[in-house]
Amino acid sequence: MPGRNRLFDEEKALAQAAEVFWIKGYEAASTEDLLAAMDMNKGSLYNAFGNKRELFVKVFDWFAQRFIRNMKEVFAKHANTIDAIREIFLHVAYADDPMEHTKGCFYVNILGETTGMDPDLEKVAKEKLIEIEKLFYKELTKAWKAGQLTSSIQPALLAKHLLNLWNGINITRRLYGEKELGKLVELNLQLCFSGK
Amino acid sequence: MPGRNRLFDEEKALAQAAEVFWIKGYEAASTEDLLAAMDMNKGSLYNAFGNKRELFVKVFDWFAQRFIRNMKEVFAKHANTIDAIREIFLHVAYADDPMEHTKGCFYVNILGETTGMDPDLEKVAKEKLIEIEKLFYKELTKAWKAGQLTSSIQPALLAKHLLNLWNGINITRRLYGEKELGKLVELNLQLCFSGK
DNA sequence: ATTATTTTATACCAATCGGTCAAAAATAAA
DNA sequence: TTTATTTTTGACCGATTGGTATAAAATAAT
Repeated sequence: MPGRNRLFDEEKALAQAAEVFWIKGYEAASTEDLLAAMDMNKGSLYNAFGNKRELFVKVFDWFAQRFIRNMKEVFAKHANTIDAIREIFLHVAYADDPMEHTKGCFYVNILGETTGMDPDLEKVAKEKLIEIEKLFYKELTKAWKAGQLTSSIQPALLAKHLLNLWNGINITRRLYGEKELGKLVELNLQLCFSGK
Repeated sequence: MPGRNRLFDEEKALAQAAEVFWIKGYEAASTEDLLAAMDMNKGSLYNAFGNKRELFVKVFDWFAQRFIRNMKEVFAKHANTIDAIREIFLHVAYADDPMEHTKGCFYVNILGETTGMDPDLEKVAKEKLIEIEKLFYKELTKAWKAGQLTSSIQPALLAKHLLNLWNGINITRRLYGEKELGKLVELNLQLCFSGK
């Protein structure tokens, strides 16, 4: 019954495609760009993934799955929720690779590109960002109940504030150096978590 | 010597083009889109503005001139600097037209689109945003010297924080309703200006 | 009215876009 | 080994992209 085996590794292909979409955006990423990065031919790509849009959604979901898993691991690693939040934001300020400052947040980029132009992709990007807020909310509530939260701000509002900080810092990282970004993060942490 | 008079009004043409670039972005705004919005023919546009890129730069500079002038007027209007800052950010939260939430900040949009892809336009967008920071800094310093600033944060850092808030809220406005955006703004003002 | 100059209008251009198609190559069940 | 099925490959497609060319229309100085 079955035919020829696939020459490409789906996981690697998705990772390479994610890189292209992340840097160039959805529309600006041409099929040629994707083909080159994924090391595939046009026919193979369309046979395996349908079309550019379906590929993007698959790539975006794959990326989001890894992203949220990594974020959860940071929370799991720290006994103190505030320490986890600090690590998450300082990791934006002081990136592993300077290119990450150029790339920004994949979610934010796609939301910016598609809002008002492509309702379906806009909705997908929104959902991913709200997922971050929900994770913040869950962890903040946990810390609140444990009496661990040194903040007078309600968890629901604080979670939104942190997502807003996430959005902001992922734009601002294209303007300032790492030291200045670090100061902005520390300021926000101090303002949120030092008072009572 | 001179020939035919222009049928179009340059100011109006720039305003219409700005609207297209603002909503669609630089690359996604096609010449056909621009032509339709500006109510011109292709030959006229290229004769008057050179090419798409030159048009964009002219549009962007024209927009920035109006933008910074409006912002300065808000500061001039208020005796208290914090009141001016409140008006500026609440005007983002509660927009005159709901479409403004979709459009976001023209500067932020272009910075996001061009970073790492189009160094020249990236630089232009960066400069416009830094101009906002500089205006915040100037006004905060003025308020500081007047003993008017109820904040323990240094003006230089506070100005960066406000630009970061600007960047963030102009993304976040695509996620939340006006009431929630208003709460985020008030929280930030309280955190920045209520303590000592 | 002629003339030099400018703008307008539209047909046209090569390049690139996302996507299709058919043939060749590879595979495992029969 | 034959056969049914799948993947790979690259030529090809119409549509759209930013930009150009040319001629008509309009203008003010001569």
